Amino acid sequence: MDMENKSFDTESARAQMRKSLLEYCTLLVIGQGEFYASDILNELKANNLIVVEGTLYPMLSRLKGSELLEYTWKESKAGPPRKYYRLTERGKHMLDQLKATWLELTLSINSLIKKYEKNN
Amino acid sequence: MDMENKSFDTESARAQMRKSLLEYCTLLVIGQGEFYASDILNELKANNLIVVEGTLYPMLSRLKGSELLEYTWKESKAGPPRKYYRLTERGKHMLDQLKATWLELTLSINSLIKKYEKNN
DNA sequence: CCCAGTACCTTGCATGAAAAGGTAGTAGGT
DNA sequence: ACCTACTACCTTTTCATGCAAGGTACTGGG
Repeated sequence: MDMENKSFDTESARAQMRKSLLEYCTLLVIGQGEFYASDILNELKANNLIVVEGTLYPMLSRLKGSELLEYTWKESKAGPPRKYYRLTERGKHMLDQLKATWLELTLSINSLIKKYEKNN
Repeated sequence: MDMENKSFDTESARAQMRKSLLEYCTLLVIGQGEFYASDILNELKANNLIVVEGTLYPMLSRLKGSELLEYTWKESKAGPPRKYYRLTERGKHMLDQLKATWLELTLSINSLIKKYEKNN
């Protein structure tokens, strides 16, 4: 293609918009029960959130290090054992906080969108 | 305080959630007309989006470099001249794209929130 | 003629997303 | 017994970017 060849192209902008919400979404997914990395990856992708292994594993380690997640090793029927993650109490608390922030953020941005549309 | 002394504390998580939406919000603000840096800073702060000069100036340069913004120098009554920014056609197009992405993202996350609440 | 106020910008650091590469367990074929 | 394919976990390296701090320059008032 000939357009969108600048550094700030549509796709990278779309991707970037989703970036910092990844931690929140990961906690939301895990909050539904017990999941291992591939499950989480699939759930996020099913929700149009692009993630790759190289992003997810360090993130899970970070969240575990902050005591928001814990895991249990479980045998697999086909392949190596898996780490099944779930939320800690601390993680549930954080999720509540993040939800509140998300709602505020949604209000702010929707209000900006309305203002913008009035002027166009 | 005694709690929240881990690396992943509530405030930094809240701040981080807002981070990657800054470019979008900046475009939304400028889309309303012509603004210079302090205007933009105030508008964003009024909408609960924390920004500082050291973030905004490089971002404006980046957006201008990607031809999403353009500016005009205007005299000020009290102080040095100001750069008044406005959207280019390309910028308006990008804003439409970002709005679509934002709406999709909102749907995805709200659906995840509902799923989470069913399980808790 | 200095100083306070405003406006623009740069430098340096820390964080974190992503690509690529690495280790190891299991299963199935020969 | 060995090789290959598949799956799962993790690390290393690179790059982008948010932010604190510091720097330059124009204006007007005392």
